[in-house]
Amino acid sequence: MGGQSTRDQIIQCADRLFYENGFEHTSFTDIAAAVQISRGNFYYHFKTKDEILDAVILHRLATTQAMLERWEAEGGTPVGRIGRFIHILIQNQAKIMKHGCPVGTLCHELAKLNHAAQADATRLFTLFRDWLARQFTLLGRAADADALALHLLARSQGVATLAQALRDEGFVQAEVRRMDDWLAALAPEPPGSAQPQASN
Amino acid sequence: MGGQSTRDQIIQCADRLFYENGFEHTSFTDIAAAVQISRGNFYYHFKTKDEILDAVILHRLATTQAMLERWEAEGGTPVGRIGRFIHILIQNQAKIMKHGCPVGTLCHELAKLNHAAQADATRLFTLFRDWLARQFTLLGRAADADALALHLLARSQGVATLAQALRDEGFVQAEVRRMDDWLAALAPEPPGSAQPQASN
DNA sequence: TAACTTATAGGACGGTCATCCTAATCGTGC
DNA sequence: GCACGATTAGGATGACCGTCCTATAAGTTA
Repeated sequence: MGGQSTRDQIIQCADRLFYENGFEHTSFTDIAAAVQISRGNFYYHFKTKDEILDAVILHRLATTQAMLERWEAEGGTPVGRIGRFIHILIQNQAKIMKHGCPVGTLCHELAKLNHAAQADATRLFTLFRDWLARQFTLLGRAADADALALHLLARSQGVATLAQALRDEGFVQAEVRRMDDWLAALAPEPPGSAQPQASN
Repeated sequence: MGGQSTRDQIIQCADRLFYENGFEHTSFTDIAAAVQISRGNFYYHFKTKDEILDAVILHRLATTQAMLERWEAEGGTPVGRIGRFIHILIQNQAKIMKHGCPVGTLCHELAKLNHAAQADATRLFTLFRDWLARQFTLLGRAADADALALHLLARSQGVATLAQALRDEGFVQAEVRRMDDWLAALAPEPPGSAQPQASN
């Protein structure tokens, strides 16, 4: 228990610090202070900083997948589930305005660093992409489900980026409303059979 | 001439390296190697690294403003000009897929670093925001011109983010087409000259 | 030529970083 | 009490970083 707890604490704190201050800008000392263990103790749990990053990404992949599976297990309609994705922007508004989207900012940074973990971080996007595409398929949009998923992902990313830069609460809410409208126009009849009619 | 040239070279190389590798990850040694001057010589031109960043942002602000003014001076319709903004994504596609949007990624990084130049970098967004809002006003959408400007900015940012993460050329083109359609639906009949949307 | 400003080179400095090593402590079975 | 693996603490190391200092070179003016 003790060992796993320390390791988990490291991952958890590193996760938070990487999100808040960036991967490169977070030092071993920072994480050690957050976990309240000695700096040298890291080598026992993780041999390199990159190993911590890998563990953090793996942890994010697991929790994200668990969340999406929970959303599907809880039933509801595809429209309701997609709406739930859109409203992440509202639910995490404060954090997003401070630190941006956890996925987008990490991918950005790893791309600049040309880091090996880049591909793993991108898999976080793939998780949402596939899940959203599945929901759009259930809406009867099998033909362009993946395109719609990517479109919605991009919209969310854009809102997060500008929300962080402008720190404008009203903007986030306006854009979420716009996405809700877009989704509603896409599926006129939420439950039951859906006839695709509207475009964009 | 000579002195200004070195200073300009530093700004130009720093601009490129900050874009390609990030501000924090770019060292004095890197810039010195790119400009092919000695490391210690920097102190004569810039007292701190932050001064270089300020100069780079100022330089970007100037060139961006010049570009937007040129676009207005060259005439055409508001729709054509907004379309030109949208098609930056195509024109700079290769660079964007490699390094993301220069504005968005810089704002992201400075936000993580909690850097003082954050506000200045955000002014790059404001430049586009105000310019786009002016075009939408000319379209007869004065009431929601600013909201439309922010919406389009966000869409572009989202496309840039996902383009960099996924490296999918087709995705960028599909999203640009979607934005073109959105713009066309927004302004069915430009007053006076009927300007057909030239697709390329 | 001589004095002076401008520009450049190259190295020294203190600090921080990731990494690594070694000794001490803890928990548990014998 | 004792042994032994698991875990932790704390410091050493070498590299890199931003910054700063000083000496030299180039260009200009009188």
